[in-house]
Amino acid sequence: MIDMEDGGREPLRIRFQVFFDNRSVKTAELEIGLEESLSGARISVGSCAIWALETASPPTSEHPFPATATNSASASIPPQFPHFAGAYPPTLPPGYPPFFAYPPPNDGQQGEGNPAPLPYPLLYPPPGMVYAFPPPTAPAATPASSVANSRPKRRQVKMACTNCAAACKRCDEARPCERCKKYGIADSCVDGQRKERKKGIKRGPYKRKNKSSEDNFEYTAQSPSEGGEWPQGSPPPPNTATTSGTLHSIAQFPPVPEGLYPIYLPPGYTLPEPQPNVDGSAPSGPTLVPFYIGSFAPYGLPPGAVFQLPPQGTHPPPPPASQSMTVEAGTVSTAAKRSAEQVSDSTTASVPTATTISEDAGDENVHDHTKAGNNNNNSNNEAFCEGDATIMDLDRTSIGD
DNA sequence: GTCTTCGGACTTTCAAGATC
DNA sequence: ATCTTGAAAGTCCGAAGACA
Repeated sequence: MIDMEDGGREPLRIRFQVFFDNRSVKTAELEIGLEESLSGARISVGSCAIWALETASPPTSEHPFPATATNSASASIPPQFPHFAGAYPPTLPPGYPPFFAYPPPNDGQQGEGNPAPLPYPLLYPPPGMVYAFPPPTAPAATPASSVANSRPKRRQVKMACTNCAAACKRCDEARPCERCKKYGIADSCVDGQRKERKKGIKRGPYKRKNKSSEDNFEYTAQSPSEGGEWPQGSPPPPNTATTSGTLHSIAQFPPVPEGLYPIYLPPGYTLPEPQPNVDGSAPSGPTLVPFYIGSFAPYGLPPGAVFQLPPQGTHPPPPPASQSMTVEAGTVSTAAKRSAEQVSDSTTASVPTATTISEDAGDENVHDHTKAGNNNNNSNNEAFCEGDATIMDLDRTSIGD
């Protein structure tokens, strides 16, 4: 829910992926443009049952949601979750915590000195159930590999300085780097020389992925456990097991392309037929559940939005930064502004194709770099990590402060 | 308790192979 | 020519040991 106390008029933009029928995922973008300043107005979005998952998974296997009183509503739930034709607010499905909306990422940097922005818990679930977190995992086993997969992606500098590389410590792009400056060895803070890759190594035939499924994000009907294979860069539908009462762990989902927010339909939910555009033309792009102006801002909150903050430490990390994706009022990206200008009917949700989305999202995460066993050159590390007795671990000390 | 070392998990790079 | 794959090359987390 957005209370437009300050007369907000910046468009809200939500980009997401939709999984349905346990096999397909579509990308879409919703934009809510405001023709006029809406002082005192209240905007909400809803009426479609969707769960949005954050791109990066939470850092631990623990459930990231704070236990709140509102979660008690999850006790009684209909097995189906249709279009909220009934009373509002709806009750939550079993095990599904209250709703949170993320503030947009600031610069995508997390960690030291740059704490993750807090998500906004909504006072009650919106009609649309836009879910900014993964559903809770079943208390049953969470494999260690799943925990590892759920951690936010580590960011590395392209080239560490020779001092940091020798000490196996975090470096930064600046020269001299922060660590060298702290320890008074800025003079020797220089880039190392990257070894040239060996050439002429034969590699044998590659295993090609199913290309058609990559293009349209279609899933195979089989789950991985059944011998099927999820396409790279796209998480499998989370609710494939919910009919049996077991919630999928987010940790088992492959990464979503950066800048996209997967939205999962709840168990038993079925999508309606494609809705015609406002101008009456045939719908284009992915099939989507329609949004209605209701009471919810899933992502991007204009000035005046009023929400409670969750307790510190109870929220998962923010989504990674993306160049042109979701915006909030007051910090509208150039892309969003450009898009807003192109929308004549500013209240119309625009739904670009998956291709459009993926261009923005980039393909960084499409590659699967999480495989194990690609690190067979640790002798190399041994040579580098000889330690530097004069340099202490900046990560854990405050010497020099 | 502080500091150093370093194993190995993880990310990035880029040549080889595949496809258009 | 361009895209995709996957292993080499590299970063740096965090546990364990050394030391005061």
